[in-house]
Amino acid sequence: MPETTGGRAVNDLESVLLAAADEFLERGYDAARIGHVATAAGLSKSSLYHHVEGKEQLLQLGLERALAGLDECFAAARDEAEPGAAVRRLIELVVEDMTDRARLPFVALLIGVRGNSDIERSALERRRRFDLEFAQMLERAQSVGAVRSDMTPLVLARLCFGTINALHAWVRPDRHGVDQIRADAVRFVLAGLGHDSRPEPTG
Amino acid sequence: MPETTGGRAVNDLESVLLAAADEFLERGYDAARIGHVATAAGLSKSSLYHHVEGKEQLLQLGLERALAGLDECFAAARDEAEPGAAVRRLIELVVEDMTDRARLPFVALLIGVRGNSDIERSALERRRRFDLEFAQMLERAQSVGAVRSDMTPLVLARLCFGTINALHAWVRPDRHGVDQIRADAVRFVLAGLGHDSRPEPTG
DNA sequence: GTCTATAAATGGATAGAC
DNA sequence: GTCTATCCATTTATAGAC
Repeated sequence: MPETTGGRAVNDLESVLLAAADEFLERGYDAARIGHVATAAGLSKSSLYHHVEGKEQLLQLGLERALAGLDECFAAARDEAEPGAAVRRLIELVVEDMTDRARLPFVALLIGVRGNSDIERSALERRRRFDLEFAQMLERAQSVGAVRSDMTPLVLARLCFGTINALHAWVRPDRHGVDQIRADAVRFVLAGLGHDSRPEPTG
Repeated sequence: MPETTGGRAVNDLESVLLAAADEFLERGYDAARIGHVATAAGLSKSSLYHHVEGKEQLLQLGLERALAGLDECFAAARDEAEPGAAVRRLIELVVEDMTDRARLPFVALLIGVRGNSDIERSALERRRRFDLEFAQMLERAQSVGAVRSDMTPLVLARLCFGTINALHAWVRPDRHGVDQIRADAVRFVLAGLGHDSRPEPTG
């Protein structure tokens, strides 16, 4: 196993992981073919196995990267003092995460997880905890009147994340106009379809 | 082929299709196992092939059913005279479709399609046309001031459908409280996170 | 580390008896 | 129409030469 032989191996693993994430994004994990990943990484199928243990490891590494990105979003949002500002910042950061060329394939992989293996189930469990923490943030925001109080925080959290999670299916980060779409998505989460000119949530 | 032998065969196909839709919902089409479908339908794997041509036919039939349901939603929404009312009615109907015990597995199947085969690509094409028609409805609603005009109708359409499409991943129609979740989802699409008490779109 | 060749396993689909 | 047994294509993963 070449993980420790000087740093080159790490980059090889990295490039294979990037190729895998793109393949997973395009076809879905189950329909993805390890041979396609190898070709995309400029390797034969068997050479690929010198850098990676197998398909499942690529899934696991990809999911970990997605979850680490979400961790960072939450960490930054926790720094906000006002509950409404924390909610708004989290939404902005997760939208950014979901529409960033480098991070989208990993987050999309996480979104598509259904619990078909232990790896997937443990990723789902971590996702569930994000939902709960976001719900707590929303509850605090509700208590100061920053967001609507006519539904439970958990339902609100799932609806918000649902809107954001759906972005990966149609947003193409390399196309022009992504910044506009990001801003639109944030405003949609905050105010929906209805006529604008309503004040955004604040502390 | 037993399709015409008296009506029984049709019901056999139907029960296999229902079992398949549930299996597709739980594991995703690619990870779904035809053997599981057979067992769930109370058949051996080979008996199943007396009622169905193969896995792909189950995909095709499932996608057609989902698309037919969406067709009905649009047909009903087109009957509304006022643009804002048409938008609102479409949202209500699609949310209902997405959270109905009998229809959710089929709609979820459609949502998960990535274009990995001709069947999937043609379903995606039909979905794309729904997006466009909804965008046209939204454009009319914008022109009478019923919905926000600070983003393009197509982006707005995709954000709306995205929010609704994401419901399938966590709403369980047989659990109590689904009616409340439906109402919440509609209100969220209309007004987002922001504080409520804003008039809903009309005329 | 890379390759060709091949093993091993999975899973969709079929044969043919009852 | 249903079953057991089997086929066979596909695909993950490994062996072993260079």
